[in-house]
Amino acid sequence: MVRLSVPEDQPLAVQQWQGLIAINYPARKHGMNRHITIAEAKKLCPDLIMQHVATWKEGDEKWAYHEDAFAHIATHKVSLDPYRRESRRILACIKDVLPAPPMQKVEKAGIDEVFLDLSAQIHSILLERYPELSGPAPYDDPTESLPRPPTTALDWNTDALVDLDTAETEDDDPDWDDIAMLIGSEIVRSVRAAIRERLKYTCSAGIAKNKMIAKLGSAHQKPNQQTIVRNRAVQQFLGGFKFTKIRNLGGKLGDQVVSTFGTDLVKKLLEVPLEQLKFKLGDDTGSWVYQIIRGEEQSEVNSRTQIKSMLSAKSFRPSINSMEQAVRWLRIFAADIYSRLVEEGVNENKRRPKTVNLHHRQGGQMRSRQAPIPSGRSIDEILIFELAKTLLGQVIVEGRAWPCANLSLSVGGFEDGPAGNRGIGGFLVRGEEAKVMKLAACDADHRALTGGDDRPEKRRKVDDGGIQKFFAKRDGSREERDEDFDSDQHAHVDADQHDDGEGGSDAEVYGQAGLQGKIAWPEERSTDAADAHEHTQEISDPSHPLLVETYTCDRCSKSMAMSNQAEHEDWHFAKDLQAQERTNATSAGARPSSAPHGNSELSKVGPTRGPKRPGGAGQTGAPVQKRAEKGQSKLVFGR
DNA sequence: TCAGGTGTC
DNA sequence: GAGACACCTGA
Repeated sequence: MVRLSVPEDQPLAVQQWQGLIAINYPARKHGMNRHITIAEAKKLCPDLIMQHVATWKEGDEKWAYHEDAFAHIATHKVSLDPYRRESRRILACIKDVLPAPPMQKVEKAGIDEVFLDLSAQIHSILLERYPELSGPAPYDDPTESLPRPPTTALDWNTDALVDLDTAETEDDDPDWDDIAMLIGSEIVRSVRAAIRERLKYTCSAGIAKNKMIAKLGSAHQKPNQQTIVRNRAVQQFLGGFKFTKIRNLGGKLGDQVVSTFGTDLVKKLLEVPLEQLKFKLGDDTGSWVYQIIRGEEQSEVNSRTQIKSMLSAKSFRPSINSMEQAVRWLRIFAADIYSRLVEEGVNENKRRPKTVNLHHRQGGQMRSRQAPIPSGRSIDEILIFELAKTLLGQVIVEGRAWPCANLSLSVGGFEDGPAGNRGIGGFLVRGEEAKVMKLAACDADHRALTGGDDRPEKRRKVDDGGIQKFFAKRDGSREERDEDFDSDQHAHVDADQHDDGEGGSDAEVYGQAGLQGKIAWPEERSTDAADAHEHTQEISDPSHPLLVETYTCDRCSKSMAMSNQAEHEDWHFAKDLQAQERTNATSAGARPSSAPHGNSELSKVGPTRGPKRPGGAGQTGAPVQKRAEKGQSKLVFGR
């Protein structure tokens, strides 16, 4: 809708071959969902615009919106690039609105979804607004209760507020958890407003104490709305769901639970004792299910916005039957992946994949082969293509290769380029690296201009059968003492473009508004030195410099734990990129493909992983990762 | 690391 | 269903 500038009330759907992959809200009003054919859709709504997704045509240098793409399923391949690009712009916008890392925690949860951990930001706003929380504690006793919140009525603005649990009433005065959620919702509203104003997209959000509830909340009221699930409302909210709607219970595990206990309702499953769950599902999975349906979940918002693998795939209808046909598709895959690698910055040595993977399906049989990408030489489309051909050869010699119903090529194991090796190193090294990067960029540009690789060992073959060298355009506790302040502020933002039945086209922000840990008087920190140390990596408060090796950003002079350096620099990178996009938009001048952006590597120096769960039955690994891993952002009130 | 699989969007 | 992703496990 944004791309085509269609009116907001115009029914529109995105078509992919004979199916519809996204349906906007005006179209949903006509009773459409994703599972209907395009003929049925047109019948339901003659006014419907059905826009086919962009496709790559064999031999073309770039994907495009082809008039009659749906008629060319045999020769075209879908390109989701436009959506990836918009996804990046939206992510950059969100990062722009939020304070700099390490305060900022954003997890890309899908092409149109993010989780935000707003704990740190909410914490600092709380201290600003309620200086009485800064302590010291009465009588110097950190176990003393916090003061009651001064406010008696909170203004929830236009947010959808989930009803409170039965034991609670709206007449009860708000507690600190409520206030944390309120602040979270203010932040989320500003994020959504920025996305709307700058990029024209609506989205919906959920604000709650953890990712699971925030995500459920984000889908609760759509489009273009946000839902707050206060801690006091969690039981009430969750009780009304089928547990198969809960993340990780939508698949086989969920089915297993349904058939084991004969219900798909949270309410019913709540009656099953822990021991029963553990007995029937295994200790780990059983405990996980027990916790999750009670609204308990501690998975972290993983500060991750970069992709880890890249895949180009095609299902063949009808199947293909020869090496020659398959190779033609490998060319397209290689071109697709290479162009995306260029956008990822391979030519600037920013990030680089380590492996190539080929998947092949024949009948019900899936097979795959992978190979390392030779290090130390630059990656180009030919290299990817040649590796892919080798892998295909390996699959074929095993026999039973035809008829082939599906083929996919992917690259993965992304590694940071030289600029990513940011350990103890200072800025001097970076200066050198900057030079190297610049040289690499020049080299890439030179190659682009001269139309080929000028190193003898990598000379382009004379005629490669249609692949053109190209460079893609760069485009809490209540007042009770010592109680857990169990309100990690998480937000989930989701594009208003979901199609799971009721959902419409609007993205989602899962706003986890959570302060996991305790709300307590500042002195508590010193009474728990060992614990504090354990969490030093998480502490964003610069008042803890002695506990951890610090890094001071040379661009904004902000100090932080060394472990947060990489992420912080990424944030600057995102800012730069955005600024550059703005200037690109205003001055229409063409630009070389490799404008320097300064440093930006994502070396994962995140919190140390918790202990791995011991072996266990090969259950869907899902709950494993969900299991509480210590190292949560423990926020201690104070200073 | 490799091959296979699950879950989700 | 199709095209992506992330993450897990056993060998």
